[in-house]
Amino acid sequence: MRIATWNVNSIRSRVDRVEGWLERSDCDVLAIQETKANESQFPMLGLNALGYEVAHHGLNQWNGVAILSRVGLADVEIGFPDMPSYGDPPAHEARAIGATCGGVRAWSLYVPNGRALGDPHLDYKLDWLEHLRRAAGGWLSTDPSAQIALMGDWNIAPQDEDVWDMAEFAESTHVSAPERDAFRAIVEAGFTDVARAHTPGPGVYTYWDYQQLSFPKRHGMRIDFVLGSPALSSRVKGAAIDREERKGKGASDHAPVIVELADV
DNA sequence: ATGGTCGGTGGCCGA
Repeated sequence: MRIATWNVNSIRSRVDRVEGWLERSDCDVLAIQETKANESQFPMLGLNALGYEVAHHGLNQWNGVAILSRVGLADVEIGFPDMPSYGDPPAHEARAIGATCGGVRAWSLYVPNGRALGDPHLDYKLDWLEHLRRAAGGWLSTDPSAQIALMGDWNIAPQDEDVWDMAEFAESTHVSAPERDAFRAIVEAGFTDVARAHTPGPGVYTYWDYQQLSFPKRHGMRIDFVLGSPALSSRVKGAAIDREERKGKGASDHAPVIVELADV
């Protein structure tokens, strides 16, 4: 079984790329983020024709998360318990969707960006992550053998080698101590970054800004992760970051992260 | 040559 996560940066502008990638990559479950579509705008039919069921949560042009699965898709859940909101009215809230696919509890997560040190959006990001930790820790306490994959764009670079130049990030989000602490707390709750051992750095990234020729200059960040529960992590046979998908016209600014699971 | 992008939207903002 093969599962993956990909921030597609608009499903409507990227649907040909996503369908082409699914046809090539033999992926059973794909968590996507930043669909930038509401429910009626989501291009469902082509994905269904490829054999994928889709669960999507999108409100407007901001954010939006979905799970595509060809191994069943049941018990869809929008958000996690006590997921905090931000803004009045909250305009950016389509950030988490969960479903059970082929025995795996798959989550597609779009962690708040945080915007800048000192910005209230960073407080919201940290609060959101704390609530995610509580929820995910609770799921493991309830069922320590649960196969859970927390997949998505975490908007955190947990290690110095996860950005091309730490000096460039001295006054930036994504690398700050509170953000890294929040990520580590979820790891300490029992979840493992399962792709890292199979895609060792430095210089291994999942995101490259569209600006300033970041991709050809290899100015990237590793911010997309699959965090596996113990039972899921023990099934991991391999992982890859599909850097090729970042190339060429019409690419998302993120690359897919793929994790290969042993049969049970 | 010291700048160079996308997306969705609506006449800029977010990443």
